[in-house]
Amino acid sequence: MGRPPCCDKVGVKKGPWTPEEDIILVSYIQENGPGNWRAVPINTGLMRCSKSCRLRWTNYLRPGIRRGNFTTHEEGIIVHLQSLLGNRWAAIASYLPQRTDNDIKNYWNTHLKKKLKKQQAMGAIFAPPPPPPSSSAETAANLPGAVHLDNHHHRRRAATRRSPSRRRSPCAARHSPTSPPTAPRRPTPPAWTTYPGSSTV
DNA sequence: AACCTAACCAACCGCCGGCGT
DNA sequence: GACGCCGGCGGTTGGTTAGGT
Repeated sequence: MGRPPCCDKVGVKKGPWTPEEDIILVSYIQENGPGNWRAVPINTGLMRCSKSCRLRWTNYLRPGIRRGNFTTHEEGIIVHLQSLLGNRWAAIASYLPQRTDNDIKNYWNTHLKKKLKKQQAMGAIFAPPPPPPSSSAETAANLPGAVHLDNHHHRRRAATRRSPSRRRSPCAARHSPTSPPTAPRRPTPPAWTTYPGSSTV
């Protein structure tokens, strides 16, 4: 429908977030709470689009997030839920409150997919998958932190695939030349992610 | 020591549904 | 009822790092 982009692409900064930006974002959300993302870049002066702010918050800055080192238990849950729900990462993430959908998605794509492939290749000789529950949906609902899988979140995206030729436009080079090239890949989550009142992880 | 390749992961993009007007 | 905006989701990219040769 020719909808305009979520944000004016001109003057919007892209690429990795700097610690300074993180601080600004976190302190704003501490004061105002998450939500109304549109207002965030306006009120904070961050040269980021609202989506970018939300993503940064939910995937990285949000308190209570655990990163890396998925336990075998978590792996099991993810594998099981993926078989039940498919690639509904947000739904899967709702069963693992300490993990983000992005993290789970990445972990699935980089680790679990291969692992399962390998296991399948080995046949059923070793360790068959965890004993199947009586009812898949039931099990999912019984998992800790389960969120009801109402249709609300069952988005129909099957027919929405982009054309396979989609390519990032040249101007969309993510890492702006001004970004510090030596920025650590996985900077330690800043101390400010621990909030008064929020249990430390 | 230098180069090459594979793996990892943060972040971007486009689309959809819900909600307000 | 129609339209437009916003938030959220899933797929994908590409820079960085680690491991191998």
